[in-house]
Amino acid sequence: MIPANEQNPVSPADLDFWSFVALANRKLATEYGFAHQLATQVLITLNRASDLVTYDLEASVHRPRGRSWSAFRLLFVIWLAGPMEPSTAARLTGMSRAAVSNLTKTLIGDGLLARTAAERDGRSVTLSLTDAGQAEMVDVFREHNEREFEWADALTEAEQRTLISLLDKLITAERAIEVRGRA
Amino acid sequence: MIPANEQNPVSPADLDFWSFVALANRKLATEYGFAHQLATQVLITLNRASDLVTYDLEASVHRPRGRSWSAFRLLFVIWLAGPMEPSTAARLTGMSRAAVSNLTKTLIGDGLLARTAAERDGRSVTLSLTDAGQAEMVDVFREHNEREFEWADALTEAEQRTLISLLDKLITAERAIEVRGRA
DNA sequence: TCGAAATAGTTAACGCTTTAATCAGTTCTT
DNA sequence: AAGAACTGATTAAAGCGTTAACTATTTCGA
Repeated sequence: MIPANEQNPVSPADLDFWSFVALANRKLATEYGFAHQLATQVLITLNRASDLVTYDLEASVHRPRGRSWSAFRLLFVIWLAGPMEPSTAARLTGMSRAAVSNLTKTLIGDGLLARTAAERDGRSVTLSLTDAGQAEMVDVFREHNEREFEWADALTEAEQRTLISLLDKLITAERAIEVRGRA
Repeated sequence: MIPANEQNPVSPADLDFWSFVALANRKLATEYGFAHQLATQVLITLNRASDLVTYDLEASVHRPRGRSWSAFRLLFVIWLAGPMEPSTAARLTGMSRAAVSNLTKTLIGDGLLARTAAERDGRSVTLSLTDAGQAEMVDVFREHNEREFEWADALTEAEQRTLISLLDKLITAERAIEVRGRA
């Protein structure tokens, strides 16, 4: 078989994620002259890593219990931060307010959440966990946390802290551009 | 105003992402005795960072052109790796084959992709960029890459390389568990 | 204090993704 | 060479998320 090289590029069918990234890197630089390949590599890898982990956790822990990834995230913040208004939940989870509203409907139907009128503002409501919701979170998080550990354990504790601080720096930096977030 | 402390916890409405993570950390450890908080912190941060970046790029670069994030990813791999079968595109983008099939339909309708019968296998097809697709990618990637740079520029080049290698290590590690991926 | 503007939540319409089922073509086994 | 098992792509049905419009309430300013 003829070895792949510049003149005989490897067939796309033989590429995996990392060899594709390498190929993309080379072509973006040499054929098109784009300047910021390292940035591309950072964001592509970030995206891929997050997708892999999220899909795995959802598929192995939450779907089997009939729960979606988003439902888990919503219950998670209310579980730990306590009763709150939908807009706060949206901010802490990164969802839109509409998504919270829709999720809330099903979670109330499943008996995990309760919605009560807000104290000070007649427009608003307070979301809180029911006893069943509380119990479910304690139970499901045991499994969730074990699997999180399986993932994170690939890195040393020091590496994990480094990763967190680099991601922190990435998302909290002051920027010339205005970052677009959900309405 | 009474300062927040253990006895007078801050109201959820006042939490931002990082103070929530800190609070979650504390409660998971002290109230519930979960062992792997650092893992939780790594994965929560990874997820949040990826969501922020992806949403921003989609909202500022791709939606205004009438294109979705996924459509961009699909065109991107075909642009750089060349014509390929749908299953290869699914593997490289991390989408399901059904998602590729659906996206392909609209992108062909928009004149950016072409679908031709595969050479060797009568069941398969080959997806390739049209001239218009090629031109659009060169054009849109200019903008995309500039904005990627704005994000990544928060880190030094060394930090970016560290981040990539930590994420690489995270997703390519051998594990006891079997990681769940898309069908 | 009264009307306008702003804000909280929900609803509606639409698009995208997922899993499961289906169709078509290939490969393996005998 | 024929049938069974397999593989690739597509389609169907269902679920979920998004933006935009809408309703109700509150706040601000003349």
